[in-house]
Amino acid sequence: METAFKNIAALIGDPTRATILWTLLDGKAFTATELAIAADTSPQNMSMHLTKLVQADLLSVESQGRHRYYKFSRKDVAYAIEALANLIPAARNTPAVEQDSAVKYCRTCYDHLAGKIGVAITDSLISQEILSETFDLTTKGNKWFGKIGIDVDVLKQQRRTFIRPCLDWSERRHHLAGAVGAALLDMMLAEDWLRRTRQSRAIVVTAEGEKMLKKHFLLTPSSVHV
Amino acid sequence: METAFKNIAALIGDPTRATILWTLLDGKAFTATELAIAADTSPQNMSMHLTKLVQADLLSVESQGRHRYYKFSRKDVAYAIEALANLIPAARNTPAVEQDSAVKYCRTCYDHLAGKIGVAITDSLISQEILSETFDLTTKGNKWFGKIGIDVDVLKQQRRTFIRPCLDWSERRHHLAGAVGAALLDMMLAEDWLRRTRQSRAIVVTAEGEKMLKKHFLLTPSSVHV
DNA sequence: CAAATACTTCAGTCTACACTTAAATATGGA
DNA sequence: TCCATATTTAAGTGTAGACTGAAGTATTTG
Repeated sequence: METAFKNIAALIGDPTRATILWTLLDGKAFTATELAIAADTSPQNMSMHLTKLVQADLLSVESQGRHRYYKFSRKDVAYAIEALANLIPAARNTPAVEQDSAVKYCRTCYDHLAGKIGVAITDSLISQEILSETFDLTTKGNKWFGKIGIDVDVLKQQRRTFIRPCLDWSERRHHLAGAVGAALLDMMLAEDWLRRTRQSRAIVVTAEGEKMLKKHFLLTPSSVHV
Repeated sequence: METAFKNIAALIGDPTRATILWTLLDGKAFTATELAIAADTSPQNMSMHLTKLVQADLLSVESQGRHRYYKFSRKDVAYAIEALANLIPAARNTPAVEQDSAVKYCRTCYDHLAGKIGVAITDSLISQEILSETFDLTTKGNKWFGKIGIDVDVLKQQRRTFIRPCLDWSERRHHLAGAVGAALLDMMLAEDWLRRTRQSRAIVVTAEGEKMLKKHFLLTPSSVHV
């Protein structure tokens, strides 16, 4: 079993493969070519790496015409990558000028909203007593989610974890994950409060989104630094 | 940030370093020489690897005389390694003769009891309604822990997570972790129900332990296969 | 149907970095 | 004080496996 562990570790340890996994944290499926561009390598090389990851059952492929879409084969993989990302050493001496990209402030973490905005929204949910300190949904919270169009009873039926806290690697604070976290992100994207950007995990807030974030979560633009 | 992730991944990806981390999952501190033996390499080489892991703040060292004790620098590291271990492909076709070592049945996972016995104990706690299905301690459970000599109120004061479920890589089932899980293991070792083995993560059940496991968790030797 | 795109396969090459040999430093014990 | 043990440091070597170039297989498009 120790050998199996070494194999998994070696698989994740290669820089190119690490980049693949990092990119896929987005939660979307990517084609081989997209991943080759993201990892700045040749298609042949990417193909070789993807084959290895699929063989180890870390990724799964789905063919659609001449494209092959790669994604995590199971949630556990995303969780493990998240756990690794949490080991990134905390920013040492914050530079005078904030150099971090938008990703730090607003990005997705597998299938839910992370980054500064994810943490801010989660804080707001707790202070509004929609969530308890222990990440349980309150009676008040049940009603609140219904009002914004998310049927929590349906989410409870799902096999996946209903609510779980996810520790963010940049903010080092918990934010909302699980079925509820994913549903919240889906809603925000569907309602066009947020929009995905093309090649990155960054998310942008629309004008409408800014209004709605203020209304529902009492967030001002400055409080999320977008 | 992506670069930082690659660095972490590369650090964990080397077979020798993976073995170090795997060994340390035990929760104990090891000397450089012990780790060199465990990883089947030279002391010089081990020294080089340990230096890298300490520099990346994955491990911390404590000097005691001419020995240097290495352990995880923070809990997050152990959690990440656990998450990785969960990616080990599930046993495909179980061989006719069970080849797995005792480790599979009874071992520690960072600082709490995992393996078949860890899962069995957790199941028992839930069926006895000491824990709820959602891993919350019940009123009944509060009393129960007091009776076996564990003061849960003291544990609640600790900064670490009070109770958390940990997914076991061999059993693929949740078992008890967090402060309560660690306290339970400590108690069992202190009362000599269980004993650590010399060079491995395996744990053996003493004669006394067998009696007590039966008494408190309704576990028969066959139900834990020890 | 030919041409373009998406992706894979199979050789051969090349280099990062784990490992070795050798020697130095520090602590403990007789 | 001298020797054994624990560990680190330094310099040189060897190789696993990532990458490249060339060619092959699907699929779509015009």
